[in-house]
Amino acid sequence: MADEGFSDKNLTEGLVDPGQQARWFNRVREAHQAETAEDYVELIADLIEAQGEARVVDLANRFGVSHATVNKVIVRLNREGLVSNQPYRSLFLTETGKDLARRCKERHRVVLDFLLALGISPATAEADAEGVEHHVSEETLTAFRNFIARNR
Amino acid sequence: MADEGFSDKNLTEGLVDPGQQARWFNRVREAHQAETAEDYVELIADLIEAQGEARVVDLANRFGVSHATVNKVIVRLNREGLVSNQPYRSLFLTETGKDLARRCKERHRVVLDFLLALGISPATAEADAEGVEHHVSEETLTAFRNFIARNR
DNA sequence: AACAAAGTTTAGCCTTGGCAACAATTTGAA
DNA sequence: TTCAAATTGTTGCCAAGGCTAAACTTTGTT
Ligand SMILES: [Mn+2]
Ligand SMILES: [Mn+2]
Ligand SMILES: [Mn+2]
Ligand SMILES: [Mn+2]
Repeated sequence: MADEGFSDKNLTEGLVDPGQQARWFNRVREAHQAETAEDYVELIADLIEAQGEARVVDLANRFGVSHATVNKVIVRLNREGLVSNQPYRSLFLTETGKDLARRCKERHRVVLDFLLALGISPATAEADAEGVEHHVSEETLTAFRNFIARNR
Repeated sequence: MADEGFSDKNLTEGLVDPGQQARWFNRVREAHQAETAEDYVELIADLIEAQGEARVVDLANRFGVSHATVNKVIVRLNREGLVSNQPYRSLFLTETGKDLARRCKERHRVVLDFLLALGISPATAEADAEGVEHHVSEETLTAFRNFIARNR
């Protein structure tokens, strides 16, 4: 694979290398696949911390979807080793799930604080952060952290 | 062991209002539904501008998916009035499609330039922008534009 | 003109995450 | 204890976007 990125041909045509572009879109698709799991473990962790337990009905309310949808996702997360639960009982995170939740909450906080530091209103910052969080690289998160520190 | 308290605020301390949170997640879901259409019209416009035409095989290469997948999406975008095409011929945008493409390209450019102005490396900025662009509000875009202007 | 290559479309199949409707279990109040 | 309400689980449906394989059309070369 030679010289991915910016060949003469691509520059004259004003288009980036197709393989490079494909990798970018691939990364977005991977982020979307991880997104549901990330939001679920994050919210489950928040509910357990704030209320002592996370129930299906709470998740349904806070995600704005039906309890059937929540149940189906929980089955998948259980299968993937992020959630552990018994029938008709409240939800728990596995160690893997707790670890993912911790990292997601930290990332969420950085994105939110960055938008706030930029001067975005709290309501908009919270809304934007919920989507943006899944698409920021470590390099960008570091730049966000530096910006927050500089504007503290 | 559910809510045994009298005040509804006591036990939900540290958590945002459920209806508000549901609206945030709903907005993210709406963005995801619009995302494919946005990326397709943007890339179709780019290809037409750079190469004179947009073909299924080009889109497949640049998105990194099979040509069958592209075809199925094109059928949908045609049905929704964004793309106009004849069988076995190259793809065109309707006026609605061109308009959406123009707005998406502008938004993409703002997000990319903002990340670059923040000091993110070009490769990372391009990759992150492809996902982030679909989740930034007008308010945040305005703040991005201001930041770009201040750091020019 | 004939034929091979390239490009497009169609047909099945899959997974995710939506929904409503109904079934089963747990919980709380009589 | 009993029973209704709340909660959880199951079933069947749907659309979006992935895929492979096969059929079809256009294009280019001989
Ligand atoms: Mn999120
Ligand atoms: Mn989040
Ligand atoms: Mn994009
Ligand atoms: Mn884009």
